[in-house]
Amino acid sequence: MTPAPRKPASASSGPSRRFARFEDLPIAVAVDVALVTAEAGQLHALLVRPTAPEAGGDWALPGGFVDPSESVDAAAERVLAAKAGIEDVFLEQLYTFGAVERDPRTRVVSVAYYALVERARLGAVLQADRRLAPLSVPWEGEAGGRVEALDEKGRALPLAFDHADILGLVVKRLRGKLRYAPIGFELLPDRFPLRALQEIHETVLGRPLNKHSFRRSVLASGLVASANRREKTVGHRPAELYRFQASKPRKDR
Amino acid sequence: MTPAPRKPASASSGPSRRFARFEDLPIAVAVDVALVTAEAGQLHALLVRPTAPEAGGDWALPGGFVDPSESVDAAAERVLAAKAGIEDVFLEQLYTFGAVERDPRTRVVSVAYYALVERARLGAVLQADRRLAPLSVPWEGEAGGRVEALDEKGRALPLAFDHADILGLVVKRLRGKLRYAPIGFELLPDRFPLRALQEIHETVLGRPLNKHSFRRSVLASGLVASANRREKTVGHRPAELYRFQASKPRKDR
DNA sequence: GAAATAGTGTCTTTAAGACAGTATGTG
DNA sequence: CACATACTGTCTTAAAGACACTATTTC
Repeated sequence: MTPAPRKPASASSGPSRRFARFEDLPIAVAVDVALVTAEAGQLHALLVRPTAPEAGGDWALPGGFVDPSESVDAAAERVLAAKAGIEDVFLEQLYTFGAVERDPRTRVVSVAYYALVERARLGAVLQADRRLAPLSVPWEGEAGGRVEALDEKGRALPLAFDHADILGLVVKRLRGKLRYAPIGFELLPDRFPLRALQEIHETVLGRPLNKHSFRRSVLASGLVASANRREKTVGHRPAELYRFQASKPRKDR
Repeated sequence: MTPAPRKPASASSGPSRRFARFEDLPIAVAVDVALVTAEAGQLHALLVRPTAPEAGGDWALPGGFVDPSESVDAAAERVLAAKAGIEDVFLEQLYTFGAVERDPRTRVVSVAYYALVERARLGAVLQADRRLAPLSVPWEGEAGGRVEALDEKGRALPLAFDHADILGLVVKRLRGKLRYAPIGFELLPDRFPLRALQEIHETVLGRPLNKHSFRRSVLASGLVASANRREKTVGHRPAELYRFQASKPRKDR
């Protein structure tokens, strides 16, 4: 994400040795986790209102410092469990934000993660200081950029630090990854009609997809197997339900 | 890269507050940079022999600690300048390695980067404690895995820490990115015949490509423009030279 | 049987691969 | 003109899109 090179900061004075006392290195390591779900044709992210006033009362992604005794991955899982009550979800590292001034109070390097979860698993989490905000993506394809989180009236919520950039990167990653990785299923329940999977893809990509083509490619991928079950009474012909199946007999093109 | 969830490490005792004194957080932040080039149909990476005996004398990627006054990106650029004498190259963040025990001596979180550079720009760097090692990729497609660095006789060099994993991730990233991003040019001089670009792609992907298809798609991409020049005397018909052109009038599928 | 969505048949479009042909330099 | 590689013509194959048609369920 940083193809444009700049001049080195301190080529001589900086610590280029491999070993130094860590007292010399007062950089805090934190994690920020974008917990994403899909509902009603829109992506949503969990935001928390920091109790401390330092962040200006802006809404923020759940985050916290990494404890020296835990791995960075474990810290992300801990944050997710503590602030969203969620475990056992798709959780993947996104990018590490290391600008000097990204947090104006102290030097923090933050490893951003994103998690994908079915909407139904987020029922009880939402309280006064937590919200599931719909995301507004003002760009197409994988162009990338900032992404806004909206309130009930569709107005942009103020986001702390570089969290709008993090959300932008999440959407960009999702769009890129959807091409070849089975991540749409993470946003769905165990059994789902193919139409629901297509809606997920359309929501992530931000554009409509061809119905017949989508079904053909999904069924040909071998990632999906019939659950031999139908939707319950829906006022019209019920769709067949499918479930995700990891076998994936691919040949990499 | 961590889709499989595990249980949280310390859900209660860990620091979930946003603000702590950094004395409480003795985690060192480092960068490791995989400087990659292509030559004779093989990818190569710059390795250094650490002078300190702590790493067991294994070969390692150039790396160093991040100074509190510099951004993580700047630290990567500094390391590249200091250990490879290289500036103004394609440099992109790869992944952050945060396992507790990855460095047995102290807790280090390392942000890995990869850089791409034309082989000719690495002429004078190689000394006794630095080598450009060919990479052996024992897997196909984007399966991923460890990647070995070889010595002159094709034997695997011992690599420090998780650096074989980092190199594996580099190759995986390159293969994925080559599909949609103009990164092949980073490994070529300014003017190049299309055959050289195809060789780069084949080297990265580890499989042969169809000549006619490759030329069609490259020329159709608009990423390349004729330099109105030919190769110099090569004992046969000289190829037309092209140069990279960023315009890229794409429509995102 | 009307309504509504599920699911498919078929043609078109686009991109990639196979393969062999022609083109154009050097010696 | 022999050689070697550059470049292209053309057919085949594979995948995606357009679009309309049939299928099945509820009310």
